[in-house]
Amino acid sequence: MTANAKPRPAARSISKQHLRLWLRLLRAARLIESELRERLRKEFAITLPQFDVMAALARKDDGMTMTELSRMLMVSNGNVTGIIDRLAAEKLVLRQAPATDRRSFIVRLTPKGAAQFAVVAKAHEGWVDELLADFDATQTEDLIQMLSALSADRHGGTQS
Amino acid sequence: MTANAKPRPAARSISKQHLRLWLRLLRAARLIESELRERLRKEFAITLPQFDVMAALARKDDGMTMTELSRMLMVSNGNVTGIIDRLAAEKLVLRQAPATDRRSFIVRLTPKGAAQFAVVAKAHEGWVDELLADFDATQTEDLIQMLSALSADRHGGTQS
DNA sequence: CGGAGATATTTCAAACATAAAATATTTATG
DNA sequence: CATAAATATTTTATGTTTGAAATATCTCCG
Repeated sequence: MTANAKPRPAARSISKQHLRLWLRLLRAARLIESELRERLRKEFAITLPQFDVMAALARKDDGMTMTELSRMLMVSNGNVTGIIDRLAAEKLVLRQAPATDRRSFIVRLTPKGAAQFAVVAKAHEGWVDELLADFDATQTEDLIQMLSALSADRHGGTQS
Repeated sequence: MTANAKPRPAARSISKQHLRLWLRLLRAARLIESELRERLRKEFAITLPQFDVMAALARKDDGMTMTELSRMLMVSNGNVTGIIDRLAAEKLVLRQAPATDRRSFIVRLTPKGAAQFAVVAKAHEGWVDELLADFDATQTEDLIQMLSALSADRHGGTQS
């Protein structure tokens, strides 16, 4: 130990900074999420999880299995069951039994579901554009790049 | 309309870019949140919302009312009731009736709660530091700055 | 073929979350 | 003082959400 063995601010600081960043990130995400949730409910009488599922299905014409959905949306397996149940009750999605694997279902949007999603998605995109209006193209691209680094390298990780 | 009236890519692009940014942001937040949730549960048998409440209370020696808590954590009023109920059942927080206003409660950490939080918070900070290790001090500061812009200007907004 | 382990989904209990209604208390106004 | 409006919290109903256990099916190895 030297005379100036005072704990170096830099060493402590990065961890505190990371903590602040996490709190900002969480706050930003919650802010946007709750705003979107409220608008979806008021304007289209649909819940955010239901919208998320429909958005995932809209990108895949061949449909997705329950497990694929749960992984893409990062929600638990059991959770997807209930959301699909409710969407299916409204005839917005349907479950198809693939011939090859009787354990799984292929979930698809119905024509009604696809049509409804197209309308909602358009409004949704507008809302997001409005909520993120502070960011110009450059900033947006920068943020996307930085955040990608985060979501990327976790794939071989500690996920359960 | 001119001859080259092709829809300008730039105009469409910014809205799509914003959408991509939002999806990245949400994905990053969910990734970190679920990782922290799992570790809190496994290592300390505490839920993330309970930790969030304790973290808020730990910053305020004078305690907070239910409404202050619900606003700070951006969760509904009724939600806080249940979380506090469970924390109080474990003697981690207590409700005090202020003399001045019998409608409200002051919620505080108990000594037991404060002691337990100190331990958990230390681990929590380490986890966040680890999960955000990809970001150096400069990047972290940049991200904080950019995300602050977002959370800031929404205060007079459409919040319910 | 037969069974062990892996995979896909559902079911279950507990906790979280929201929005709206109900209750209790305070404050403002006449 | 009386009462209407505002504020703080809880209650209620509904809908996620998770993690674990249960069920069904598939795959692989002997």
